Amino acid sequence: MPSRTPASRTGRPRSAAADAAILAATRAALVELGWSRLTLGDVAARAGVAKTTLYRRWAGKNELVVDAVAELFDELRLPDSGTLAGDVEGVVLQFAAILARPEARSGLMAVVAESTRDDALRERIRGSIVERQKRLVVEGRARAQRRGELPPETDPAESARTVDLIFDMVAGSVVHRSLVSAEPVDEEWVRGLTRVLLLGLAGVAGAAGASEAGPAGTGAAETGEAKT
Amino acid sequence: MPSRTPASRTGRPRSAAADAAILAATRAALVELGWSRLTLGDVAARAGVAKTTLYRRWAGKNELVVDAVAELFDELRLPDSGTLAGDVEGVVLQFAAILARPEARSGLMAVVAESTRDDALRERIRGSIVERQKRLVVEGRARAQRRGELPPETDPAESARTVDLIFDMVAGSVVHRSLVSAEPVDEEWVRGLTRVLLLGLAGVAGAAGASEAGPAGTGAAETGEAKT
Amino acid sequence: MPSRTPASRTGRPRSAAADAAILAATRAALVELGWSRLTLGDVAARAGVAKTTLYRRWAGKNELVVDAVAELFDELRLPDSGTLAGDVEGVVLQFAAILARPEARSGLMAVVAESTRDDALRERIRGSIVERQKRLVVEGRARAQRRGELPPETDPAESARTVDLIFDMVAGSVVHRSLVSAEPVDEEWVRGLTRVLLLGLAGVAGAAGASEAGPAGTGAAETGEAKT
Amino acid sequence: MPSRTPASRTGRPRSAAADAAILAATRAALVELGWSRLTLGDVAARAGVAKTTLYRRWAGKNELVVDAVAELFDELRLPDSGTLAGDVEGVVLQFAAILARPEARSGLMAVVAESTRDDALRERIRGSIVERQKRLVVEGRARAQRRGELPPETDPAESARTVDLIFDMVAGSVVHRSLVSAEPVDEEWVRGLTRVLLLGLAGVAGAAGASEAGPAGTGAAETGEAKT
DNA sequence: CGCTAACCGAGACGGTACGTCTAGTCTTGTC
DNA sequence: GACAAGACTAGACGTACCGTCTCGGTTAGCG
Repeated sequence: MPSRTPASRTGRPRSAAADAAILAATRAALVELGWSRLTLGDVAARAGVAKTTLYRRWAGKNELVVDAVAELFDELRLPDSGTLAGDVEGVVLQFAAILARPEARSGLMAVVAESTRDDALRERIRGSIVERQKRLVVEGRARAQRRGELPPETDPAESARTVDLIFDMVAGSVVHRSLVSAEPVDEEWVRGLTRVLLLGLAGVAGAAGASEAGPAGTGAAETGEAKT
Repeated sequence: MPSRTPASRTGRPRSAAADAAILAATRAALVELGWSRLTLGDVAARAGVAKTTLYRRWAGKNELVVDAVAELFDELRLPDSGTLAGDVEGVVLQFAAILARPEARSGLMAVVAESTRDDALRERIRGSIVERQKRLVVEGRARAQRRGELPPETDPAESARTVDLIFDMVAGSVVHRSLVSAEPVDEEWVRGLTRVLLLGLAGVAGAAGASEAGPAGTGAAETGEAKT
Repeated sequence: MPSRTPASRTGRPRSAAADAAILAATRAALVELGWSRLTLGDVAARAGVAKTTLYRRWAGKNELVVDAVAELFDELRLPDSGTLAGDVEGVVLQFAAILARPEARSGLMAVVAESTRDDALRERIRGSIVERQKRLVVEGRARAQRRGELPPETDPAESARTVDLIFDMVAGSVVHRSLVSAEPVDEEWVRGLTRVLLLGLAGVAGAAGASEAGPAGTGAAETGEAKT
Repeated sequence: MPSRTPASRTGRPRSAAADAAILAATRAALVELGWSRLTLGDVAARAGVAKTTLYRRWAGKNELVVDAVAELFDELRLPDSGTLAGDVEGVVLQFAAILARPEARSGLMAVVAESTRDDALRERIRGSIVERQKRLVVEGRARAQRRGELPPETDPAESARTVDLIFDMVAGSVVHRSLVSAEPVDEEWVRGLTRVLLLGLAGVAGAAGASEAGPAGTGAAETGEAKT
């Protein structure tokens, strides 16, 4: 996962244990100090590792924090509640729970902020965090389609656009509620978000279907009812 | 706007011109250097002002940047396109245009990140930026109600919750699209966002009305049709 | 005495006390640690001063040590023993006493070594130490001339060459005996050195005088006898 | 010549070529970088040798540099010019030529400086460099005695003292002239040095003879005249 | 109109962290 | 077991800013 990897054949190999210790130490430092007061010297000391070892593997604070935070989001699991709404609500609550942890709160926004001026960093974030978690949207939709809650895909490009839109809306809304508005992401709020989102998507699907094939109002109504 | 104001009566008054120069210099520095490389010493030099003058008025970098960025969002105006969807699309595009400016990109996420560990800073952000722009949602809804696109409010608490939800969804989605996904917030995407949002809200209003009081399906249908 | 002197008019003036504290701390560190283990961070800590203050005034370790050591040699005084040989022996013993102090031993040779690759440093050493102490040779000779132990100067260029030669011979011999041979510079050794030196110079003066102008053998003989 | 030699019987024998390569690489590094910027890692890389190989043979930078520099002084040869003065002048010029080479300039004073705080290092320097070259003084005196320029030795202790004094005076003067005063050690200066030195010694010998055996002024005069 | 309090610029101050470098040791696999 | 390669701990390096302070000097407004 570290960024600097000449990966030579000879010489002493890099300690695998050091990597884990460093990322754990980074998260611990994020909890205690937050991003801006976190220093690489401190992380090295916590991990019981020399600063040089750290710089040998990561280019700097940003890259290190991305990796440390990315691991947190790999805990996300798509629950199987039996309905699309339940699945969405479940995964949103998990997401909110991660965002409530200080190591994620402090680090995530900070690296996003830095990424506005560092293309390589933005790509690292996209690769390690964003694209990695879109699996949840894709899998959730596929499951709903198997259940018959959603119609099968027809246009692949449109399908990808929709995944992106849903991801931006869900992730963006939860992040904004949690970090900017600083209001609790509780079950009630999640239910409200999910309802608007699924009703809206059903309406769009219905309208699209209508403009293409037939009576859409019905489809939208049915979908709406299924979720309520 | 500065934070430190003993506001004495006697003595030489603070230079009013310095404030504007400092905020402008801050934005210029954000453009050139980004948040993390911006230093107060540099801002002071750009503004032709001593560092002490700066510290006399702001507690630190975060507070200064909040003020500098907040001014940007005061440019937002609710357009009067004749339909709710048009108004929403218009304001979202303006918002995206501001987020595309480097002084906003660099600064906004950074202070949000800092605010996760600094309650006073978060309140400052909410007061200077977030709550200040909720006016757009409130005014937009009122206008839509006058047009008959939306039913009048009944429950004030529910009304406030809805404003918050919409604001989190709109702001969050646009920020995520623009800064995290790093994809363009163009007219097509905005149209998609707006459609999901308004259809979803119409569905909720319809369902809520139906389950509570009476014939709301009409309103929902009308709104849905208005956007299509 | 520090090397970096922008010497501006405005702003907070430099602390005069800091200079003395830093030079004293440097000598203390030389005593305890020697030159190679002396660090500027340690000196700063000893002096109760920030590292930056130190770097603001001296370009580096070498310049600092030159200044710290140079002060030691300003203690040298030309004794007035009544004879040239006595004066020479007295000042050589003082010189040896300074070279016996660890702050001088450690520092002096080290900066000379560094100066072999740094012309500015060599000039600093010459200005602060070498040329500064040539006063002893000049004054000693003048005094001997007033006593009639030495003939008055005729050729100024030759006179300067002789001062340089004597200085190189005296300083070089004592340094070599003390630091390289690591043998004691005691009265017996100093007497031997002085005798060779003064007899040699008398011989040269005698030969030169004889071959150039006139009855100089007398002067040489007198000088030789005065010392025996 | 290396210092660490357990000299075991079994296992792969040490590469003999490595030693020479390392010492040559050390001198090359001294020329390019000087003592303070010379690093053992760099020496190892230049010699095409691993750092461990280097540490296996020398305790550290100081010991390595002493060995590398000592080899330079083994080039010194006592010329046979027919007179004592000529021999002295010849060897002093050779000595000065070595001191003019950057690998000697940089290294010699530095290890002397270090030796002021490291007895083992000082002994290493004395054994490898100082005592080793006293052969020149001893041999030169013997040759002069065979020629009749100098009287034979009577007191062995006094004889040793005189060798040491001459060595300190010659080596010290030349080093001081060359490295501290940074003036050229040219033929003119060497002639001046030699004249003072030999006249002085002759005077001392004469005086000593006088106090022991008879009229010394004569001896001094004769010796002085012989050299002029 | 002069006092005086607070302002202003400049820049030195004690600190902290940076990212790099070197010393010397340790761990591989090869010869 | 010596060797090349290179990762390891430890800690100094010189730089850049931090936020505070000390200057000398300016500028209102009150008395």
